[in-house]
Amino acid sequence: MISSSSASAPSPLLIRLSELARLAPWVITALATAERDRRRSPAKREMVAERELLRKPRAILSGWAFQQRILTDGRRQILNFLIPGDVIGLRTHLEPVASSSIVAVTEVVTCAVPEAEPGSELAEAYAVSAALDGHYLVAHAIRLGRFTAQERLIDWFLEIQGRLALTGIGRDDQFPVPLTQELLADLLGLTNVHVNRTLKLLHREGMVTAQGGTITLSDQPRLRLMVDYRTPHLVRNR
Amino acid sequence: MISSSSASAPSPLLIRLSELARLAPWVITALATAERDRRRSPAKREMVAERELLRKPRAILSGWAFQQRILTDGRRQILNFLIPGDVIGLRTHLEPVASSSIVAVTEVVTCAVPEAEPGSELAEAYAVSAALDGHYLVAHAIRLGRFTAQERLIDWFLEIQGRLALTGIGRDDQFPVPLTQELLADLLGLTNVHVNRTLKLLHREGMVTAQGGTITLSDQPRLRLMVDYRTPHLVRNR
DNA sequence: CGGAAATTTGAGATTGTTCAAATATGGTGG
DNA sequence: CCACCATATTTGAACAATCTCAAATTTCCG
Repeated sequence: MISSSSASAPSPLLIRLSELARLAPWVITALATAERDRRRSPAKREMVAERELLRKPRAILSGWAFQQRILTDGRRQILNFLIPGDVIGLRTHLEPVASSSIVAVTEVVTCAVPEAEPGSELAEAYAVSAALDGHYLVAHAIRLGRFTAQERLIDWFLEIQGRLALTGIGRDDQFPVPLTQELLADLLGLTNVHVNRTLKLLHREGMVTAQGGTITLSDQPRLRLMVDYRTPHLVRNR
Repeated sequence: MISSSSASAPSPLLIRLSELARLAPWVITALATAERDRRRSPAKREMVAERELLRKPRAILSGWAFQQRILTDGRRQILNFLIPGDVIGLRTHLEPVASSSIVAVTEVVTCAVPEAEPGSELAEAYAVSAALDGHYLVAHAIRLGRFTAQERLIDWFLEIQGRLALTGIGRDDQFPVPLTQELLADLLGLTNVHVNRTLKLLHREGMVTAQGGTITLSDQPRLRLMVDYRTPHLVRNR
C-alpha cells in the first residue's frame, strides 16, 4: 500500500499564491505556520452569515463553497464559487457592504492567512488575488447580461478550469466540479431544468460532458472562440 | 442676471470624497490643486481604450461615461455608469485585466487625483470608493442574474439616485439620467425595445416616469420593497 | 427646416420558465 | 451486500418573458 499522507501534501494555498507573486522563503514558512489554524465546515453549512463581517481573511484548503445573495422571495444568485487556494475576506479591509453569505458545498477546510506588511510580496499576492476576484466578477456580469444558456455554461467551465489549474487541480480537458445542476443554475441565472437541458445539448453536440462531478471539455480552442474567452492577464505596474 | 461662475462651483469630487472619509483641510487643498489638471472628452468618445491601462487615477468632474465590454459579434454589456465625483482607475494599482473600455456619454471633464499616502484619510476615501465600486458590481450581477426587466430598471434607478445624491445631484424623487434607452438596455442586459415597453409599463403603473433625461420615482419606499433594495452601508473596521 | 438619432408600436419567433411527474443516483442502516 | 430513502436528474407540455425585425413616429440638433 502506498502511503498517502495528508500531512505533507503541498498546500493549494501555497501553490496558488506562489503563482500570483514571488514569495520569499520566510513567507512560505509563515504561510505554513498560519495554515495550522484550521477550521472545518460540514457540507451545506453557512460559513459566514449574511450581515456579518469576516474578521480575518482565511483561505480554502480543501472543498468548495460559494458566495450567494438570497432575495426575500427565495430567488438566489450565486456570485462566485470558492475553491482550494482561494482567499476569503481580503476586501474586508473596509467593507461597505454586508452583502453576501458564504456556504459550503462540500466539506470545507479553511485556514488562517498571515497578515501582510504593506509593500511586501505577500501583500502583492493578496492584491493580485483580490484583483482576480474583481476580474471574475466582471466576467460574471457579462455572462449574466449578454450570454445565452449555452455560452454561460461554456464560459464558466473555461473559467473554473483555469482557476483550478492555478492550484494544480485537474487537467486542461477534464476537472472536478462537485456541483448540482441547481447550484449551477443559481450561478448562471437559469433554472435547474434549463441547465439540465442545455448540458444535454452541449453533450449531444460533443462539446461538454458532465459525468459524476467531472467536467470534460472536448475542444477548448473551439469553446474559447464561441464565448470570446479571455484569460485574465496579470500585469504589474512599476 | 445672477452670476453663475463655474470657477467657484463646489467640486463634485470634493463633495463625494468628503462623504466617504473625513478629509483634512490640506487634503482639500491638494484636491483643489489636482483638479486644475483637467481633460475634456467629447460625447461618445472612447476615453480609455480596451487593452490600455489607465496610467493614473482620474475623477469625473462633469458628465456621464460608462465602462463596457463588447463581444466579437457586437453584443455589448455595460458594467457601470460613471458620474461626477466618481474616481476611475483606482484598481489600477495592479490590474490583472485589460477588461473594459470607457466611453463618454455626454461631454465629460475629468481631473487628476492626488496620490494618497498609505494610511491617510485620502487613502481611506479611495479605499471606500473602490469598495463601493465592488458593491455596485455585485448588485449588478444580481440584477442581471435574477431580476425581471421591471425590477432591473427600478433597482438601477434606486441605485443611481443614491449615487447621484452622494454628490448632491438631484433629489430623492427626481434626478437626471442622460441616457438613451439603448444604453439602459445594454446596461441591464435587455433590448432597447424591451426597455421601452417596460418603461412604459412602469409609467402606466405610476411608479416611474422618464421624461427628457429626467427620472421621477413616485413611491420610493414601495419601489425599494419591490426589489429588496439595500443601501450600501459603510462600515470601517478598527 | 431638414436629417439623423431616438422612441414607439406591431406581429411573430425564441429562449427560458413553470409545474408536475418519472427516473436515476448515492449514501446509510440493517 | 442489499433495500431504502433522500436527493438529484431527466422528461413532457404549456406558458411567459424577452427578442427580432420592420416600420412608423417623435425628438433633438445644427
